[in-house]
Amino acid sequence: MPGGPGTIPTMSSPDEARRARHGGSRGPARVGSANLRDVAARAGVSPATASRVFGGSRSVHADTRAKVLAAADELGYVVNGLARAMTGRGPGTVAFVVRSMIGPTFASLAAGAESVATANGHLLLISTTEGDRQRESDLIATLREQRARAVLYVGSTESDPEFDARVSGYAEDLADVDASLVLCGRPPVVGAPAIVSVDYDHRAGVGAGVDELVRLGHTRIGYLGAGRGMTTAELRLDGYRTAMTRNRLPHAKDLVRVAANSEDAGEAAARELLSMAARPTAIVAMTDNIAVGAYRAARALGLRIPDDLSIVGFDDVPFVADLTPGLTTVRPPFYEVGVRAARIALGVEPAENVLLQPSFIRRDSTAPPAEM
Amino acid sequence: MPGGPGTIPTMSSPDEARRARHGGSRGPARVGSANLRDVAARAGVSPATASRVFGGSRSVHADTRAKVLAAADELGYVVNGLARAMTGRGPGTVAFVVRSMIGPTFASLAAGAESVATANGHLLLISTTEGDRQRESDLIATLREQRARAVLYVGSTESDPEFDARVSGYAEDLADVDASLVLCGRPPVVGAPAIVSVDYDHRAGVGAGVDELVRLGHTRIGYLGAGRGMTTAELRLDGYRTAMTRNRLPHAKDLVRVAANSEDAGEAAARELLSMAARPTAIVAMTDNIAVGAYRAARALGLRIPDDLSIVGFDDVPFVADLTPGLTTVRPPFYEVGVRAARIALGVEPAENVLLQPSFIRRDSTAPPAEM
DNA sequence: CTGAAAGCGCTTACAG
DNA sequence: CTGAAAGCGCTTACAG
Repeated sequence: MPGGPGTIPTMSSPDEARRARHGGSRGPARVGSANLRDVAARAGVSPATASRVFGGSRSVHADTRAKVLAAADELGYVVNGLARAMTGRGPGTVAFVVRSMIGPTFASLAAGAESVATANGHLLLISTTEGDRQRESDLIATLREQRARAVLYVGSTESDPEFDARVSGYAEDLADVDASLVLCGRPPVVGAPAIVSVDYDHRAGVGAGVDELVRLGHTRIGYLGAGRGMTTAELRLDGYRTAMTRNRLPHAKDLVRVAANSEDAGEAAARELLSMAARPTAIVAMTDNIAVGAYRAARALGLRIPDDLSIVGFDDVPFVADLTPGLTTVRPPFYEVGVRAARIALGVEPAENVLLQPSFIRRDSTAPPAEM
Repeated sequence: MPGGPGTIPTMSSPDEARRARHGGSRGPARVGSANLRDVAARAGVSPATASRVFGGSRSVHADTRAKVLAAADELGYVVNGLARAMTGRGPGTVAFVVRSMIGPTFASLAAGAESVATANGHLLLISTTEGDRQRESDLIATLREQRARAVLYVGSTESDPEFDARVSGYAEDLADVDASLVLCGRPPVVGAPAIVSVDYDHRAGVGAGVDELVRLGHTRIGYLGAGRGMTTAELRLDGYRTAMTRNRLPHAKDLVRVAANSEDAGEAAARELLSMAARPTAIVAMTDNIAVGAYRAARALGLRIPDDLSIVGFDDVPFVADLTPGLTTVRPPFYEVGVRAARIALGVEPAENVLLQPSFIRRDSTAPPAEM
């Protein structure tokens, strides 16, 4: 059997000649560069038949199949998924577009999305935008060209008409190439109800925190969080306001302090809030980051948690359970958001908006106010 | 201008007829389904010329270019990156293969890798193996077929000959299709020195912790961590042993307790360690997770940190700075590991093993022993 | 600067 | 079950 395994390849075989043409003079012919035609030739069958053994639906005679497989093995053949994809076969990709990978949201959400992508034979592409519009639109363009099957647009985003128009444009562009766009971790876009959103209930999460504090007897409850501009910030602040109103509690402007999502910003804002004449006895923070900032401020001001000050966070980031005291917070169903979003994007599940409920995690940073 | 923008498409145009052939009867012809030939036809040029305006290197007359661009715009043309990739152009992908996305390592490493992938015009693919061999090898096979340019094999892995053989096989298989494999966050594979590893110095990291404790006056220093089987566990344990020996300190077997990487396991192991007759005055933990378990055990046993017990962690996960007391720990350069690995995988940087140094983060969980 | 032709590697009706 | 042919959509020498 000329050219079989173990024999030294010679230039006399057509396969080798072909490979030499491609590979130039970099030593022995590369194994992986054989194509379907090479395999077919070596097995003595047509490319069509060879193709059928690697993925064709119709049946191939067992002997033929064996010959082809043997030839493929000898040649180190690896089917070219790129070529295959051109005819609509092969794994498609689902893309995960996110502002940044750092943060509590990302890993769980991505893990959820990946699990369904994999289960459906797709690969997961992850790209960050860093909030850069140009980069974002370049990315969408690339994803269109690569014929991604679905794109998950993840996380809090700007809450303004410009954004809505932009994302609507993405959805249309993507639809042109039969790709779907689903929002996850942010609410539906006003004016583009056709774009599905898989989100969790930010408002209800914050509301649960307020309700718990009210139940404990607090009446002066402050809020720390970012202001307008991003969906998450607005929804959570709105959750606070709505809950305060529902509980017939005052929420004067000075009870709400703006803090970006970081420990330092949280600490600074908490210091202000706690320096008020009639300081609040409890704080609801937009995020655990900010809540931890509030812990620092309380410590700096000699306030004990929860005796002098109750604090509620949001996100249930790892380790906040081990703070002293353990942080009472709200846990969003990140993994589940990723799962549902991917399922919808892939058409496994009907394309309807989903609003998942977070869980309220009661720990030791909340207690009745000292005055009681 | 027949068929121009704004006019209703009719079946009389060849483009439309063609599209109807494809799209069947689902309403108006889809915009994105035009191909290069359609664009060329509409612009009155050859496909070759049209191709040149979208990516060809050679110059095209401005007027011609404008005509082609206009036609493309009218037809909603989106170049097919899959077809383009077949001829070697278009963005390649770099794949990130990891056991799980959950954990401190993942996000930063991925972010680092993504930044260089993007900078080099590549897309980042992320897949988890969940430690499943079958899934892992299926994944490598898929990546070969998709002609990934590089794969980053991330994180701690089994430290046995079977693994080494397996990963060597992957490297060879990948090399067949001109893809590189680089290990990151784990040491080189014995017996396969050609596979590049980008890692950080686990041993030195743990050693720094031990040295600090010795400097503070501790002599009975315990260690909590997983045992044999995974590279990270072995390296960190070895770092402890080496440092103890270097400092001429005893490290009898009972000072080393096995704990899986979780808070619960850490707590259980710490309880054992602290129940010894001559209990250690300090603990070095393989990870922050385990260190936090030790915090719990200390609290449960009424031991004050750092007065009665010093603790050093590893990983510098978010929020351990805000524990009470703040955790002294070791910070690995995760982002940098991702960056360097991707650079090497993409050939931007020479293919040599890299061993980055972690930083020692001194906080408040370490102090001289009470006995002093 | 532009076009005709061949090619990239695979798949899929259409005939046998 | 198998093959010849046409096709997927793009690119690239090779000529002009």
